[in-house]
Amino acid sequence: MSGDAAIGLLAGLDPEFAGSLLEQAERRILQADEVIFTEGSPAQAVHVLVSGAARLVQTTPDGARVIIKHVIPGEIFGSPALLNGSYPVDAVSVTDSVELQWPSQLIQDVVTGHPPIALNVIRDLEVRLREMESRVRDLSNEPVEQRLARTTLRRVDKFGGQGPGGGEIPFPVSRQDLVDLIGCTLHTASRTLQAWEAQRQIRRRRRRPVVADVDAVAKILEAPSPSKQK
Amino acid sequence: MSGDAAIGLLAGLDPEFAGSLLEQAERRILQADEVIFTEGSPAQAVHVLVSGAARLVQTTPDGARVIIKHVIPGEIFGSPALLNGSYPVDAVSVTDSVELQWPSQLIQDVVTGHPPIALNVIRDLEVRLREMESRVRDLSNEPVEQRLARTTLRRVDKFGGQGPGGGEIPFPVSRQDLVDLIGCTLHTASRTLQAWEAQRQIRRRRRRPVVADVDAVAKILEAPSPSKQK
DNA sequence: CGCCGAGTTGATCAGGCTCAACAAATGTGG
DNA sequence: CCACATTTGTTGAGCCTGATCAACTCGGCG
Repeated sequence: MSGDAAIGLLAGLDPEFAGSLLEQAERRILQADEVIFTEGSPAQAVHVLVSGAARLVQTTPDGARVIIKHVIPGEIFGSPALLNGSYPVDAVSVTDSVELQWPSQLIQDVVTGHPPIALNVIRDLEVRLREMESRVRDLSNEPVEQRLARTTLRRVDKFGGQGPGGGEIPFPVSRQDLVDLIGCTLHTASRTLQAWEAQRQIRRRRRRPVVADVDAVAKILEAPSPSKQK
Repeated sequence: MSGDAAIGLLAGLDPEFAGSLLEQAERRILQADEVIFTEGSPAQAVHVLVSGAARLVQTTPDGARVIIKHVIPGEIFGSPALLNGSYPVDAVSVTDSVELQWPSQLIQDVVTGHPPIALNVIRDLEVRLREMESRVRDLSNEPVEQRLARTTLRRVDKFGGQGPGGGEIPFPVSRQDLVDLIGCTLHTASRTLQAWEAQRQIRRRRRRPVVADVDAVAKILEAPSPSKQK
């Protein structure tokens, strides 16, 4: 176990100042599946995850869910608090977690007074934008099987560590979660994953997906519908 | 014809200071379909569109295109220049246009020295993030017909004015453009739009889509696949 | 006037959704 | 600790939306 992850929001700051900000933050301990904030409510604070994991989820009028993002330690969420906006998603802890909160007013003053922090926010938003652009690309062009492979691999190498038996996603990801990430039905996802498990390409350990054969799964991404090759 | 659109990047600034920034910008006149910058090249400047329209496009390895965003007067693009990143998209003018550029170094200094500008950037990125989240939602849940209706209506009321015969998108949008926005084939899009034209719900004027019967098109969004109703 | 890009239209096919059960895992109370 | 309930996941059959394959039309331009 390493120490807490570096906090992106405070990257590159004078350590002393960063320390004082940390002291001003409200610390909150969360069990698994606790609601941190809900879509539509006024954004009261900027949040940073210290440990554990969380997901940002939207629910459509007709009941379908979309996971916008998984949050891991060090990452910001709830940035609309900087603009007196509303939270655009539900935030829910995935495992037992710890988060920090800075109330809107405070963090607005801090950001206004310290440009490097503003740039850290901008950096985070740019990265998230790239990520969403990538998802739009994939949803537009790739079949379910490839989207599944991509999403799984992405999570392994962004969040996961290389264990003995392959790469493991360090928090629980249910079939339904995958469905909410790639936009398909539970049935299709289940069938596909089941096939991969049968071929020992993936496994599960305590609700956590484990990619046993990274290369095999990666190869799925290179076998597109034969036509599109232009 | 009204004057130039308000520039989001400079919103809320002391007019005098805004003026001096405008003077420091490089002005560039563009014909239709000129390349402003290309995906992958180092971001050398933050851009603002003054008049006309532009599109931000990505091309996937297998040749498919995705339109990430249409840019209209007043909007920023190329913000990765703030972080010494690379442009993540191609930017191309859609019509004859005028844009302003601030070189990376200059704009970085300005942003660092003037927090309100940083907040304007953050605001813009948040809005774009919401937009992309919305597209992921739609791609995940809606059939082509609804995505088509939604995209068209969105463009009419974000970019368009109410003309005599309905809402018109103020720049050319080809079938292929629509395809690149919603992720389907030219064939499917063509068929659907053709049907709407036959019913006089939409029209075209000089390559620009015109929604003749906004209500009729809006109604398409409310008729989901009967099941999903939860 | 023939070419070329953009768009239309028809016929066919299949990926993935719907409908329908069932099975396994997890939780709950007695 | 077991019986039962509930949630989560698996599997089969059939259908439909939208992709693919294939031609053809139209408008603009050299």
